[in-house]
Amino acid sequence: MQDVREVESSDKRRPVTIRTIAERAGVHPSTVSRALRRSPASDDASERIWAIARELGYQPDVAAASLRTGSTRAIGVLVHNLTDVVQALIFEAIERTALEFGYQAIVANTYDELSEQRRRAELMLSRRVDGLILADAHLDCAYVDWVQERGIPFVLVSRRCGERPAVTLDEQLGGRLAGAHVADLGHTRVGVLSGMAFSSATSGRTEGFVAALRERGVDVPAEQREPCGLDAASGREAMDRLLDRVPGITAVFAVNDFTALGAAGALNARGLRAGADVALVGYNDIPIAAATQLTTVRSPHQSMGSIATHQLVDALAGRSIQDVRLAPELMIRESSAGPRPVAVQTSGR
Amino acid sequence: MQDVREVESSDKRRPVTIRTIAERAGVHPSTVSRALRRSPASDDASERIWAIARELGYQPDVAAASLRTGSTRAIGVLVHNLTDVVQALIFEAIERTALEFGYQAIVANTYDELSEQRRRAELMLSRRVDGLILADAHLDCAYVDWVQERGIPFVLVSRRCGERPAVTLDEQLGGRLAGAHVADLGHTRVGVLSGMAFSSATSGRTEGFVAALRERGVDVPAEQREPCGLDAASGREAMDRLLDRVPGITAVFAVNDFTALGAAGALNARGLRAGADVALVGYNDIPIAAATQLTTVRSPHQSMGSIATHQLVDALAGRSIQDVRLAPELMIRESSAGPRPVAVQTSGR
DNA sequence: ATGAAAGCGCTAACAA
DNA sequence: TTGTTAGCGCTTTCAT
Repeated sequence: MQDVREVESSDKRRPVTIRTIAERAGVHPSTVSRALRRSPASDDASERIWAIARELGYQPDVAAASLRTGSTRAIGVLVHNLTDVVQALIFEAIERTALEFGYQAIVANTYDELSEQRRRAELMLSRRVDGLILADAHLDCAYVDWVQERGIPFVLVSRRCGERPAVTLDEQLGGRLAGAHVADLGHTRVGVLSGMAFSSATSGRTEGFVAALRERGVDVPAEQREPCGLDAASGREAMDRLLDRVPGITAVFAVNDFTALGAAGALNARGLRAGADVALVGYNDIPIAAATQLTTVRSPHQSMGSIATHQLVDALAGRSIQDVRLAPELMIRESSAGPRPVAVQTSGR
Repeated sequence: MQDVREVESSDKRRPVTIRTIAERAGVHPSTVSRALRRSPASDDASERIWAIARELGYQPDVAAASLRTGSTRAIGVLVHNLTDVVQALIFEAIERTALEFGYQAIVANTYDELSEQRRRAELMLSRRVDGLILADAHLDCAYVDWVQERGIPFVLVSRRCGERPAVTLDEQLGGRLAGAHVADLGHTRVGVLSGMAFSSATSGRTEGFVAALRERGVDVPAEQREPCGLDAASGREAMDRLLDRVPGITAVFAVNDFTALGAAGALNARGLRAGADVALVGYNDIPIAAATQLTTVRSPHQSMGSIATHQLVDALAGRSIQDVRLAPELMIRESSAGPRPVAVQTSGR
């Protein structure tokens, strides 16, 4: 087995700096600096400098530069958890868009815990990121207020907080699409796996869903709503609790696809099938939703990440931030395509 | 709508540095520096300095410190894609473990493309990370060799490359577990969704699977193996190609759970059910595998990430790197619990 | 256009 | 223990 460090010692250890190049080129370091920040070949002098830089494998030290310029060209991204593919998709778009503008995105998981949110935000500040994108805001604004007091430019994405501008989905609309669909199928005994009260995203979906049903004459009382986390295990447990408490539910809206798949597992364990026995609707249209034939609400996560990044870049340039709500779209699949519930409604009302 | 930048100007704009504290405390900056890197209250003098630092909300500038010390206390992590929950889990463990050692993990997606791998590695070098963890190595060592030439300490995780030490699963064993299971069920016409030839992980799984079957008298010819990507859509397409080419397959091993779920979707579309009609085995035991009753090979991803980080910390301390292969475990669920294939074997051979 | 010189925030060698 | 001094790699005035 080879030691990865052996190469290190075989190299010339002196890292190549701007001064190395200057000596080789017989010019002053400041000349090199100037030449290197123009495009590769403006005149013949700088062309020589670029050639030497390439030859020596010069890597500019962005930390040193930022010490001088005051800008690290880095932005911090705080997400609740990258194992949630939705957050990963948002980060992916942020990373790509940031790179287009010459920024590097640095991400951290906060697990939706205030202590971690602060800790990781402070680490970002220590790294002197130019700005922050928060994808893990809570409706209770303690965390976001705290960040704002630090005076660093930031953008909210995916979840909102108070009246601040943010880049999110129109969650109310998404919930309404799901609610209207379930009502159209004729269901009257409907359950909701409602997510977490601190998240504007999941609570907005629940509100929209319940409102759409109410407008169509179907009530979803509190006992038919069950809070849950955002993963499959949590969805399964929540579904079990709901079915134990309220027998005879014929349709379920889970505010998250993972939760919905976990719920499908709970149904299976009781000999019920999503689609055939219980209509099941998820939210997000994650990649496996199509494979598992899950009806869900498609959401443009990548666009959200991209737009949020543009907004932050704008903010860094001194422009102000706009509020954006993107429209979701209902994807009807087999999980809600089963037969009508036993007691069919005679009309939509 | 509020402008996020307004707070910035209401603050005192002078960022608080070590010198601000020194002036306030009436001591020399270097005294502050020394006091601050000891624990909060060694003596009464440093206690005063700590108090002032807290009061002023002092955030050390790690970039400035690293310029002096030569260590950024940051490590770079290159993954192929964080939307793959396996990579996200590995990163999560890396991030957590790195933090325990006082390092910040900076991650980047490379999409398994050499150009991106180089580009992102170079960005990491520009940020002067102390070391690199590569979770996206290819068997063709072009990329890893290139990194090694840069002389930066690095560790391979999840995928290996040549004879270099790495922290991986025992993929051959994992494949064998799946192969033995399928053979025990009596299947003789078996398909493999075999992943990507450039990945030691997926190719190792395929090899182990095929070897285990061969030892039990079942041949899996090349035409019964279909390469695929690592997501559900790719799994579905690959399964379709395989079923079109080789009718009558009674069992399928997909080297990745997402691929397996995509394959299940393809089966459904043809009126076949995983478990009842075709035995299906995946790999990784991602969270939704349990919910969807997918038989799979459980792999300790978090341990891998944690161990890899320890190894890198070791390497940074000048110690050499060990090769580690972690053992996976077969999780039998309903997707492979269906009836025996039509033509039942009279014996295991 | 290029060179000289200063300085970003911090740490470390040395001196007192 | 504390102050002094120098310098990490880079950019940016200012002068030439």
